Amino acid sequence: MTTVRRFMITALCKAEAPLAANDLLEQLAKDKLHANKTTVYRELSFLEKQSAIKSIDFGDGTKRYEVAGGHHHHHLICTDCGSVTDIELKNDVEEEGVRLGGAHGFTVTGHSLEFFGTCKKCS
Amino acid sequence: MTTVRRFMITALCKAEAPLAANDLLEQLAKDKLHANKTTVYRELSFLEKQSAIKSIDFGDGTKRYEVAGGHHHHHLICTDCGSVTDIELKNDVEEEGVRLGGAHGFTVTGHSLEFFGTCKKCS
DNA sequence: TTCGGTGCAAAGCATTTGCACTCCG
DNA sequence: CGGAGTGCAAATGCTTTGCACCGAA
Repeated sequence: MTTVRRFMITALCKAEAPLAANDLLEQLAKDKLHANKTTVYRELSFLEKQSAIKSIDFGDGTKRYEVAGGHHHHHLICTDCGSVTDIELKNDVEEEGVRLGGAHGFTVTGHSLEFFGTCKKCS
Repeated sequence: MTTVRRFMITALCKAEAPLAANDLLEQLAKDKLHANKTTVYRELSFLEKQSAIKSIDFGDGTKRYEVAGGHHHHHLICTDCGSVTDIELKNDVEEEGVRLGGAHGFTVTGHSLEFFGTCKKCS
């Protein structure tokens, strides 16, 4: 457990929304830890491989990350201001995917589900 | 309606899986239409703005497109070979998003839902 | 002539890679 | 020593932009 790694995990834990590599870089800089972007990218892929974090795609060409292990949830993403709100669905989406996939001989190992729209402030 | 636009729409209609800009370029080339990639990108964003097509994100940093207007469906994406299978969920995911979003003052206008896993051939 | 569609080259941005250095067991 | 962690610069890949041209209304 190196300094950069510890700070990155801390930042990801404290974050209210998933963080991009750049967000992390800035966050670390605020904590007086001027890491290199290469290091951040490498740590991110390392941590993802360890399943310590998971990546989320908002469809804007930038990967974001949040700590794994919390309750499985999804996001309300404001297409105006980019704010993110966590929500928890009652329906087990993955369960239905597994079932439908099975009918095609497909083994579902994960899914991504994000909602887009306009948040309270922006509407 | 220009030649490139018509060919692009045709290609997207015939495609079994969502196409990336590059796929379209190659497809057009097969049809002896050597368009410029800039043109393809511009057409794609134009068509998306007109809601003739919609973009889908497989989380690999490349946007893919399919014709809009068909039944609303989702995808089984093989993380091994990249093959794509369409599936239709019984649960109305968007409906639940709209309801949950509403509780936060959030207006849901769309969602993305993709399943990842291993297809029949690759497993 | 005007404007949409087009092509080409260059820029932009997120991410990855090559290589060298350092630190520590 | 030897390997993990790091930094820097350059490369990569997808996408966008700037600018010029061309052809139809």
